[in-house]
Amino acid sequence: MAKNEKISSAVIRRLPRYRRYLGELIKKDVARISSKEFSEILGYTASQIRQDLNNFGGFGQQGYGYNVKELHGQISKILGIMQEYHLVIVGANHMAKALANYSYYKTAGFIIDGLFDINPEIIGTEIDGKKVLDYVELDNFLQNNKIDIGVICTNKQSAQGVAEKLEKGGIKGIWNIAPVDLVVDKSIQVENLHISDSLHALVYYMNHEEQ
Amino acid sequence: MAKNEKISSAVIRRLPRYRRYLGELIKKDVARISSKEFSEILGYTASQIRQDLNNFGGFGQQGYGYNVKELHGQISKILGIMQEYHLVIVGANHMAKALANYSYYKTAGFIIDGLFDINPEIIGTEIDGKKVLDYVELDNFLQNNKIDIGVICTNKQSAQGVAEKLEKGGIKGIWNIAPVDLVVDKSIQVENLHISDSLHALVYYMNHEEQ
DNA sequence: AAAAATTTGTGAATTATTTATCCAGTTTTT
DNA sequence: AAAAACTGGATAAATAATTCACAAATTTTT
Repeated sequence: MAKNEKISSAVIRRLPRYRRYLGELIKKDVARISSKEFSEILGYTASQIRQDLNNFGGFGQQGYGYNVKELHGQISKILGIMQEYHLVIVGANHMAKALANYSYYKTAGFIIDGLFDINPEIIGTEIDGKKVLDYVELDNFLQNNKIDIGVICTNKQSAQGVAEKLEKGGIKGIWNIAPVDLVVDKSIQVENLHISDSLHALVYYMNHEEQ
Repeated sequence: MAKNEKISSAVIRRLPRYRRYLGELIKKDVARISSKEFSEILGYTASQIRQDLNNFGGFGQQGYGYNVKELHGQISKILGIMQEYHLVIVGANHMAKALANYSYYKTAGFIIDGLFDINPEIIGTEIDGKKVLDYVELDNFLQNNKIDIGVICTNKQSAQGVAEKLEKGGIKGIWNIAPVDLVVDKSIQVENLHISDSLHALVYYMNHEEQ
């Protein structure tokens, strides 16, 4: 990373989108792209794209634009998705199945090492070829395996307890799908995927479509 | 709504969170709350909460604070979740199952009227007690039923085509779970739930935890 | 009943984000 | 090989979002 200032969250949330489009361009064998062309695809201003990227260094070249493959790689590096991450999923419900089976992860370095549930009828069943383990074994599992990310797919009542267990187990990040906000040490990153919040925002905009 | 200016998206995205916490307070029989107390729970500033709410009207009272139940109702009204919404889900995979079975919706006025898939092995199976229909019947279904929201759970290759079909069918909003950005008429609201973008943001923050 | 303590709503100040401008390299055209 | 066209990076300007500060209204305490 070129500069040491804190990058705003708005910028960070655009990076995955940039990367996604660059991936599509690679598939289409597009070798280079200018901020202007890219802005037309993405619907941002060219200036914003240049500003965003310049937070991390000058990846482009005057008169040429950006090399698509290189920029894709640079953004991957910035985000930190050039390496593997080991995950556990707690709560082996439909959402867990959706996440575990999501083909994307299999190609992208996210490895689900363990699935846990508390329900005896679910423990022992298989999800994506992996046996669901008893939640009581989670502590042990975290001690014996190097896990980076814990995914919380439980109901809201159980989520905070699971978060605390994951925290004790030495996890670095929590991906929280449960519809609550978790309280954990600030050294642990929590990313919420609040499904109903998203639906509520949709409904708001449907009712106020003049924008 | 008190004022007629466009409300910023940052405000709108905080409303569901406010509402969620107010719901919890109602359960705990808390009758009133000040912006200061609320700010301590939520981690926003009291001023921001007051500013946000004041975009829609003065729901509080000096010296008292906000009536929890009333504010919950007001936010529900602002978001537009006092009424029922009819949904179809396209792509009857695990994610569709996760969404369809998510107990929250059953209590909150979101009614799934139809599930569609293109795969003959999936057509006819049941999800949450509803038969999955053949995707070729979608046009007809949309003509004969008043559907508000289309949920796209397909892979990214199919998503745009589905969006166009939903658009023709007269849908008002699209909840897009596929990892692409859709192009539809601007009268149709699209809310993206980009799962991998969320995971990528998590990974970024795990690698830059000094924030 | 008066005084003290709360607490909102709002305008102003501050901070953050986005957009515009322009200079200096590159590439493309002639 | 020179001229023209293009384009990123950096800085400045404009816009937007957040926080501050305080009068006015209400509740609580004395």
